[in-house]
Amino acid sequence: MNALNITVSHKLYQKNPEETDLGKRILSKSIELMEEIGYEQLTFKKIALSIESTEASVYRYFQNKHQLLAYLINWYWGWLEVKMAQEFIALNSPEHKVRRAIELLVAPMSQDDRIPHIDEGTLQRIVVAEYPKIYLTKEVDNENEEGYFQGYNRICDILTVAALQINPKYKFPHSLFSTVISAAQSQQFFVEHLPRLSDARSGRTDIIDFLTELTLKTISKDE
Amino acid sequence: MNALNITVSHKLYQKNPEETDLGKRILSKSIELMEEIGYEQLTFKKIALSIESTEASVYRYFQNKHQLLAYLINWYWGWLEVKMAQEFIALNSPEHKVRRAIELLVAPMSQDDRIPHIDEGTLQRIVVAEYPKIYLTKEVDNENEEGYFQGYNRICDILTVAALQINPKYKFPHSLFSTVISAAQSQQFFVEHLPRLSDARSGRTDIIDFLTELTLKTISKDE
DNA sequence: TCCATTATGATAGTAATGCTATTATATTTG
DNA sequence: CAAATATAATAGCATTACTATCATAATGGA
Repeated sequence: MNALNITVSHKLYQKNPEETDLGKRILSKSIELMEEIGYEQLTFKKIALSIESTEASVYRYFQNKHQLLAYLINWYWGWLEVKMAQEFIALNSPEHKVRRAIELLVAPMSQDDRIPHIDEGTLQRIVVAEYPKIYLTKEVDNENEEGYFQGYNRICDILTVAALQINPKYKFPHSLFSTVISAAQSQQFFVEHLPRLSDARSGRTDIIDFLTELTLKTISKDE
Repeated sequence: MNALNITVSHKLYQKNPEETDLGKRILSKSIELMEEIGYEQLTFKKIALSIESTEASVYRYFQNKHQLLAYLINWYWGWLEVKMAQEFIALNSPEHKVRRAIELLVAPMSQDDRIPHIDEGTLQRIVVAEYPKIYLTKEVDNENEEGYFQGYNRICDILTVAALQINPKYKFPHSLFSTVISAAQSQQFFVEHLPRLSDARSGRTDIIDFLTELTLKTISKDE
């Protein structure tokens, strides 16, 4: 039961929140608050109030709300990457890896007690509800150079490798997995809020079935 | 060369902008400005200044920036629906309809001179860059009831019908097309800004090929 | 132990944002 | 011509998104 540390690029914070008690409280409360009131309504003042600190202190950790969101989302992808790596050890065929990866993307995340200041389940709901907001901005090109989207890129690359093992001639693996990953998020959102955009109903197995079938059929070799 | 009117639900405006000169100028300049500076940076004050009107006047047409964005995006989907309807008349097989629909989703839109106050090409770029922002909010459930997302829903339904003609047993047509439509947008964005998330390169034919193949393979019958 | 650094708190201030309200003045229309 | 409607002009206000300054507490190394 060793310690575990998800490393997030230092461009994604002003001062590393994992290194101090206040930093961890900021993370913990931000996750809780953001899920509750949403990204738009969240302010550093509200975070500060709820942890009984001050706005200025929160600004010492993150330049702004946008950077905080980017940090949290990258933490999530980092976490998912660790989980995938762990699970892939036991899996031999690339098809099994792809199947399991899709399950991990969609299934609810369980709490890891080694990291008490991050509620992984709540964080996952934040990713579902807010993910595209980190790249749909006018600063996307600069932020891409700073590594704001590394987490997503890396997951996409890992799955691309598996896809090419299944079918080395498949032409669009990056496109496919960026599509599948974002569909994994958006289908969860649609089931709950815009059900006409989804055929999945309660539970997440429908989404998993949909995405797995789509992925495997798409990369399958033409006979 | 008859007149043409895209109807947008009256819940999406305070006062119909299509009915007055000022309203049309607001639409026209909003599109231009939003593409230039992005949704986040856009304010009603800036719109007002650039059309030499006042903030209060803009507020008479739209409750807020969010409603304006929802209006524009629904206008776009309405427009796309009209185009699809026109083109589908000449197409007989559902497969051709699906193929053509994907092309329409991705190909650059040309200007229609019957509607001089809307620049369809620019509007399409706004949809690519801003679309998820209209539903990724805490108000999504209320706004869904008000019809904020009708445009998307309808396109999705139209394609669902075609898919079920190809394979009546396919289980996830709504999920598939909400995925494909949003991938059509996000792949355009990725090619330009986050190229590691896409295999498509210059031009849009790669994206069209990727989506067409994905769609047709996914709905194909298992042999 | 003491000095220096670092982390936090307390407080203030400022420009911009996102509205709302009021009044005046055109313009249209019945 | 009166009444309604559309717009402009202006003001104001609470909140947001920061930035700055100073005081104080805690920590850690010489």
